[in-house]
Amino acid sequence: MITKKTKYAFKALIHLAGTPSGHPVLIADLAESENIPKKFLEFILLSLRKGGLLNSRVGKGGGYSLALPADKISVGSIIRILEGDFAPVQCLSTTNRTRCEECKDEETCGIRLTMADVHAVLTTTLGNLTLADMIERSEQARKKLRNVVDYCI
Amino acid sequence: MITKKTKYAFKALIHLAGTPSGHPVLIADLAESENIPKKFLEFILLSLRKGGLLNSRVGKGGGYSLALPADKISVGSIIRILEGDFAPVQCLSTTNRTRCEECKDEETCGIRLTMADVHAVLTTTLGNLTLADMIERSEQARKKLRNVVDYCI
DNA sequence: TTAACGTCTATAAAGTCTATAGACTAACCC
DNA sequence: GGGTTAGTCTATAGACTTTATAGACGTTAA
Repeated sequence: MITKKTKYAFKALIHLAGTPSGHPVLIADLAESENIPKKFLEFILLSLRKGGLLNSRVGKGGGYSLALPADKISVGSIIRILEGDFAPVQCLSTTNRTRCEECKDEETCGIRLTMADVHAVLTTTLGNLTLADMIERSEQARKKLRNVVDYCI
Repeated sequence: MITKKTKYAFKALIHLAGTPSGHPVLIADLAESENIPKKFLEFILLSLRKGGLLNSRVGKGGGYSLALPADKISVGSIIRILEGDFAPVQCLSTTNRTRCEECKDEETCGIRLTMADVHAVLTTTLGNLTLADMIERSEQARKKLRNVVDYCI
């Protein structure tokens, strides 16, 4: 289950993707329009910037904007920045890899060997989905709904 | 990331799968041989029993045993019993489905629409992997290691 | 009827997630 | 260069979840 922090990040990124580039968005504006606690959002945006997904400009006329086009920002990279990783078990993590404390033999651990499959599938799926997909799917759903409404009228 | 509770469950189930059927295993023995806090394990085994994966017998000569053959126990069902679900977002949960608090429009939510893919992939993967797979992979890894060792000698 | 064994409720300890406060630094504009 | 705008950073508090323990109770076999 992804955390609220990550969901806030998705919302913020989707919002930023929808604003013309070169027009940085203020934390305060983003917080208000997406209903995210401002101070919490500050921290989230900072993480995303450090992760290379956002650019920021300090001072008047400053704010945040995407560092990459939306179709180059994978859902996986967003999750990795905010949750650290999405490995099902610690010993499979690519970023924080450590032993699973109490796993006697990592090499023959059935849990690990099985979860490796899950991890691989997740990595592929989350790596292929992008911010642009998120936006596109949302728009298509909106369009579909509108058509249904039109049809009803 | 699966919790310790679920990992303990995997270990316990693997252990139970390795004992001849009709021979119930004591919580205390299981706790000791798998290095799991006994009282915590009690609760885990109880959950697994209520989830239909284990049989138990109370009283002298009692204990726990698998309620199904190992190849009929999916990894997904184990996780579902202990973690409630593996949906990436609340609104996609099959067991505890509720709105995502603050999601204005579920039907056009890009996060939900995208995560639905992830959920589907996870459901398939975790549904196809079984306790028997876990055991088999562990054994194969052990065999492989032994061969390498033999070869070295 | 007694010893073996699982069941259940309550609760404590530790860790993580969510949120907030406030001081600080950088950039812009006059 | 001084005021204003805006992001940066550190610390910390509250709520919730995970992990673990204690103890009383119910059930079964011999």
